[in-house]
Amino acid sequence: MRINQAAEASGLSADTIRYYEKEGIVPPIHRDQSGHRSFTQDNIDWMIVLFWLRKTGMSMDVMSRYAALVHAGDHTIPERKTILRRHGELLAVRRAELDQCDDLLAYKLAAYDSVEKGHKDGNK
Amino acid sequence: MRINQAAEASGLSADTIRYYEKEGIVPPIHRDQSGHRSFTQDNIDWMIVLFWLRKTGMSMDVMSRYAALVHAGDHTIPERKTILRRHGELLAVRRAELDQCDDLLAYKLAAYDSVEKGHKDGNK
DNA sequence: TTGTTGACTTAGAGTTGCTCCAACCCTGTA
DNA sequence: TACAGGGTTGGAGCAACTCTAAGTCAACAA
Repeated sequence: MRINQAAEASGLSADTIRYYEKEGIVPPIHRDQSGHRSFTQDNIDWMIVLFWLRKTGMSMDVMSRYAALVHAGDHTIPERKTILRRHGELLAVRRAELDQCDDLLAYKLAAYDSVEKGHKDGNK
Repeated sequence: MRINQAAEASGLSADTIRYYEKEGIVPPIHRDQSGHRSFTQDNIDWMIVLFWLRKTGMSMDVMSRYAALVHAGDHTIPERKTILRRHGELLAVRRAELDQCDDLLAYKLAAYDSVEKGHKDGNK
């Protein structure tokens, strides 16, 4: 599979895939006879994981660490689990932030409605 | 109120406040006789709004537009409402992403558990 | 065979949204 | 009077992309 299809399949952009490979977060991808990257299903599966971790706010640093652990073998599974569980906690924090912002939006929209209805005390 | 207290009160950092003022997202803040910024409660309230919008992924561009509309007066309320409602839709998308990632984490953690219990087919 | 299209390659510059730093200025207390 | 503890500015640095330029290669049309 070539880079544009891999991008399509993983959610990452082709540029981002090249960048991640350079950074070592994606392993070195096999090249075909003309020098083009050729992705395996395993490569795609890994990039899908990276896509979701990154999209939900895991830093490159932590992803690098996680990638190194995956590369190092099964004995690193306990630390990998710690990383994933910690990321789960981050997701909970993010969800709480979204809820807070929802409340704020509701409040502002209601205030705008009341200004539109002619009350003079809607906030900015 | 001086900049560090304003930072504390709004959630933004002092650096970010100065940056937002330079960008025009925060209005020019009144200075005291020694040249230090002196924030009003209105300034703080506005920065709290910016804090939550930015934290949940509104771009600087959209925040600038929103700030300009607020500055322009009540007749811009319909467009302001559109911006806020659109941001609400973004929050829903973000929430769905968090859910997806939660599912992925659960799947990976279960796979790691099964590798640890000696099954050889846990995924990477 | 030659020409063109289109997908790929690399190195490197540009972008967003901060974050940090150096060098400096006030003000209040010891 | 010294100095600690705020604040000021301009500008450099940073994370994580994103885009551009210049070039390569395979395939297909004329």
